[in-house]
Amino acid sequence: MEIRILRYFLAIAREENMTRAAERLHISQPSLSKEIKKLEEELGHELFIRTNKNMLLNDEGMLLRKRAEDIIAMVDKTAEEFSQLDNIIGGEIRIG
Amino acid sequence: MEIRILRYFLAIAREENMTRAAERLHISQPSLSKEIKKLEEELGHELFIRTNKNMLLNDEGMLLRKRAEDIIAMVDKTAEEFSQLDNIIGGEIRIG
DNA sequence: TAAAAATACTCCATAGGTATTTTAT
DNA sequence: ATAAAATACCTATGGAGTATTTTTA
Repeated sequence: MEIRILRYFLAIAREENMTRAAERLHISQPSLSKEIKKLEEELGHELFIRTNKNMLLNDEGMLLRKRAEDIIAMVDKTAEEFSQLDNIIGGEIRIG
Repeated sequence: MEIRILRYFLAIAREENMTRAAERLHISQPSLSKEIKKLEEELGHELFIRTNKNMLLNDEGMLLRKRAEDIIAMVDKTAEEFSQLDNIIGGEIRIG
């Protein structure tokens, strides 16, 4: 379970459509399809109900969405904390 | 910031020694060295104080250790939740 | 029958390895 | 002097692409 793949998963969950999610992520639809399949195999559960129109989260998918949102939020918050450190050195504001 | 790399980082933080951490992780010392350097570059901060005897977390490293422990705990807990799902189907125990 | 996802390949970026050098006490 | 990290260079796994087939409402 890698952060990159959880972002892929959340993109599909939001778009409810793999093709549109792939566009948003700037990767191809088949690459996204394969990564999601690998995630489902890793977890031992399908995560979506596939139709010819869209992909909807099933119960397991809804559980993962909750967890993935929390995990991604922590990762992004951590990255933001570190980028904020750049602006302050020992309590002083460094300009130029 | 990927889960795999956060596990590498925590291994060094625990061992306080990159060579031993690499052994624990079953990867080579140079590979680990490179991955950690990439992480430090990505975050824009060094994370360790290097000596010829060991690697100790600096202030930024201590911050990341806290965050990484929380993130990894959530990831592992999520994986565990999914593996528990295997054992119960609709409240019934499935055997054979 | 028409969208969307899944397969079947191909390619390349990068994770990881081995050998060696540099560093710091 | 020595134990550890960093660097240089090489290899190979798997992430990602294009073309195509399969699926399902």
